[in-house]
Amino acid sequence: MSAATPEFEQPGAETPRSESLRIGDVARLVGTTPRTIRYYEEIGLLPEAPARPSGRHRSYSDAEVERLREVMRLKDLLGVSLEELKTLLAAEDARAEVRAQLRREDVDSERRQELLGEALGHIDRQLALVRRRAGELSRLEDELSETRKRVRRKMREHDAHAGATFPPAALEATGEAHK
Amino acid sequence: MSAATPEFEQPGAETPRSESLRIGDVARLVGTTPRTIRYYEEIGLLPEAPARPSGRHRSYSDAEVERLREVMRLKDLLGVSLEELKTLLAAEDARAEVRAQLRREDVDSERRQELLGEALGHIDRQLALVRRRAGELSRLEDELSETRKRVRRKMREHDAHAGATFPPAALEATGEAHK
DNA sequence: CGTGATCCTTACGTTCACGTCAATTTGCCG
DNA sequence: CGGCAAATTGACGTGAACGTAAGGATCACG
Repeated sequence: MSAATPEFEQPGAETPRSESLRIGDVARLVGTTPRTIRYYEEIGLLPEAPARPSGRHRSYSDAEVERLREVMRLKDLLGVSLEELKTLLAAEDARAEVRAQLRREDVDSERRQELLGEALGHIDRQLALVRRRAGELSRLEDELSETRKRVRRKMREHDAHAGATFPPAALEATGEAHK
Repeated sequence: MSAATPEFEQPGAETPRSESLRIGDVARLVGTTPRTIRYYEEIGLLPEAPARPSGRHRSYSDAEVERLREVMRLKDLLGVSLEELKTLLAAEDARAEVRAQLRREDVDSERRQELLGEALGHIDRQLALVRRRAGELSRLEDELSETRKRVRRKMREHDAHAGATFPPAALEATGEAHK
């Protein structure tokens, strides 16, 4: 899900990337271990560092680091298995393919629209998934803050009864957060 | 997290509960298996069906079914290990304890306020966790729908170029959802 | 060009969260 | 009270997602 990457960007903007990171560096950068990265490659979650002379060290670009970050983010946000994640990323890659095809202008109108339609389908499937979870979590959040309000009310009622009137005690987590 | 259960409810409302469900029924009700329920009990996630003559069948009340539902909901929404979940539920139980203590009016003012304070702390910790995840998911959602908009724009531009002008194609997933 | 740090592959080990099987018991119903 | 479905404990099995150790090869640097 390259939601963070510039989808369908115009060509021309080549950011200067440090093309040679080693697996250990990458691991540190994204907060994991080399083993995990190799494992992801092994099961096909990450591409096989193409054309690497067997036995040589793997080399990663910044873009690949970013990709890995996204993969891990999706993994723990969506809580899916690596297998499911693989299919999600396949959709992702299909969209990448669309981008590539579209940049090479030699696609006819019909094909072009077809590709865009596919991309849209992939996005919608992922959106549905994300929204479902986001909604559920949001409900949970509401319920919790509702509970919190009740507890605080109880406390205030008590204070009132005791006669001591304090200021509202610097309410740390009262209303909405993250917005 | 009994966010769905009536926290600090007034006593008096005794809903008529069917007090004797067997493990298989419970499993079906919450969409899991007997084995899982026993496992949860085994690791201390669920109470040990107190005072059950060793060897006899377990018996569950509706309340316990509800509890189990909540446990499983939290598990997959928060994506935590059962061990972490156990500590979260410990907080939960602490709050239950507070409720119990408070119903028995023999707690003095000081103790009462102390208990409420603890409950508030537990809730805040859980809220923080939930909000973090909810926020991250919400960001992901935004990014995805942003991407979606770009794709749809590309499609419309194409349509325009082709001269064919359709209605907006019943935009299924355009704006905000879950609210 | 040597050498220490890092990486390579292979392979077996581990933890979590259950699944499955077996040998009994228990519970309920006619 | 007989019989059958469902539950019980115990033990071993399993798949996912890595960890860890071994025996070399490679790389970056002085």
